Amino acid sequence: MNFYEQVYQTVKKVPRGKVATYGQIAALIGSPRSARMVGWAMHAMDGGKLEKIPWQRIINRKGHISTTCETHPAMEQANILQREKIKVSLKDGNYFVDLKEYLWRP
DNA sequence: CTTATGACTTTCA
DNA sequence: CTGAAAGCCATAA
Repeated sequence: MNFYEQVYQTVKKVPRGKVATYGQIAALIGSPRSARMVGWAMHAMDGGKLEKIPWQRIINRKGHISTTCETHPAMEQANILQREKIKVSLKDGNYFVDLKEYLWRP
């Protein structure tokens, strides 16, 4: 199983209505310093996986949606999160999630 | 093998 | 929590 697969498997463990940070996912697969790779894996994800993996629940440490993916912009991600009963706040053109309330704690 | 790069994190303030 | 600077790591070329 390559690095990406580990990331995907871990991301799929995030329960609905909760969010996780990149560092958290990285730590769960045994590489606490590979947070960037998690994001890289998301960006490199094939179209098919996008529908099977809850990538929208993965955000950065501040609870900020830092996606640069143009096909799935922050607006789209925020929409999905709100659909899962997760509060998303819009601040200065960027979306934020309340980590204190929605961060996944395994 | 060496560089470059990036959906990030930690540290200091 | 926010902002700026430095650091890590896997992948691609």
